[in-house]
Amino acid sequence: MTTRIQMRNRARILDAALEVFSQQGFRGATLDQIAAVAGLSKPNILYYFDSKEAMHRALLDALLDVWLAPLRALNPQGNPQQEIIGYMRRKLELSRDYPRESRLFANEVLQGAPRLSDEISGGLKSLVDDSAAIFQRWIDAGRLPPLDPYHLIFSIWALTQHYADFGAQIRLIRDGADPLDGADAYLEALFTRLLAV
Amino acid sequence: MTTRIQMRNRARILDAALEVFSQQGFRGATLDQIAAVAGLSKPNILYYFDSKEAMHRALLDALLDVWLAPLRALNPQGNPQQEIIGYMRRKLELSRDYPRESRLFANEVLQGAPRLSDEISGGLKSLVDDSAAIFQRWIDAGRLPPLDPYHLIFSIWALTQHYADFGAQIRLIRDGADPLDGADAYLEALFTRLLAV
DNA sequence: AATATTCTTGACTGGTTGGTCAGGTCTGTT
DNA sequence: AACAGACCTGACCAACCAGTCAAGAATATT
Repeated sequence: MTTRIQMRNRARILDAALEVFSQQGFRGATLDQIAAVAGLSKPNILYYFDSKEAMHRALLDALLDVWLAPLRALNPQGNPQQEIIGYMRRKLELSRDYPRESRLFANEVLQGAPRLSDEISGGLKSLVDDSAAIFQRWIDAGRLPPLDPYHLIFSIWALTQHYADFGAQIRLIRDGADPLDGADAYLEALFTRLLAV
Repeated sequence: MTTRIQMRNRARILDAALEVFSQQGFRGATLDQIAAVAGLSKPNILYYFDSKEAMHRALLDALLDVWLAPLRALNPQGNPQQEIIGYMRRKLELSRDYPRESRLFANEVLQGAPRLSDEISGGLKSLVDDSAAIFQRWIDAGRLPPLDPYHLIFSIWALTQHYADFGAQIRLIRDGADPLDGADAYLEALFTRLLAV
């Protein structure tokens, strides 16, 4: 049985853990920090999660679903330009709405993806392979310029996630403004030019 | 006086520290790890650097010069397309030749750039402002399409650094191949299309 | 060869970390 | 009200952490 208190506290803990892990990385984060942010005692957060590792695991599992959703929504029957720009927009929305998740993922990959290698070389890889095949068919049909499909996907990731992962840098350069100011319009212009046949 | 032994050991320590910091972040790295990678004892590496902090500081200081060099080389009198693509190429070379430095920087910015905010809002910002002004003049002269100069710079950073910072992910998706395989050609095609008037 | 200097280390310290545990408190049910 | 189960905590522990130190080993200078 899951009680109301369990629901509330588990959510609080995961939110606090996300806050701390995404900023400090796994090794850099401490249970004391997480407990403080969650407003609970350290033994109490360990009552809800077996270990620091378990909290991290729970966050990564929840993250992957959200992360892969935009790529899944790609429609092979649609218009190539609209589909790819739509994908880019959905990824950019993730950077806007879930910057902490983006940084958690970035932290993990920066460290060599030790806890994500199975998921990446499994589910993510096959999803990327499928999408690359769709792009290739569009290219073969002359509906897209002859751009390497894998690099095209990587460039969408790079351009959109950059606004979340390097937001601190952009904010410092742009006098504290929201990093995503003007990003929509710029990226739309970029991909419109890039994908024109 | 700096002796030969000092030169050799300082270099060894900084190389080891770069290896560990770039993978684990500042808090996640330990002096024992750094000492082990350097092949020296922990008290010995502390004989050459006052503290863990000092090693990190030394790395960041050395990094910034290398990091800003490509942007400094921009020539306002040159051909816009060639200049920007040249800048992109130099940044991509940094990702190829100094991936650990790229990840060190990424780790730092991910954590909110606590030890780099002065350098970013100082030297880097003014360099970016100057470059953006050059781009804007090119745009006003009709020699570049009307793209936001700041976002243009950010997109160069995003696209090139991605290959170093997210290299682990790319390697997993591309069956262990060098992440930078084909990146040159792809990015050249991308920027050629993007910057055409 | 003798001396001064630089280099290196084992053993240590005070503080932090992830995690445990016994016992107390709160909450829902009868 | 009384009981069971869920919830919470102070005190604790062993492992790990950055950094110190005294003394020995290696090197350079005379």
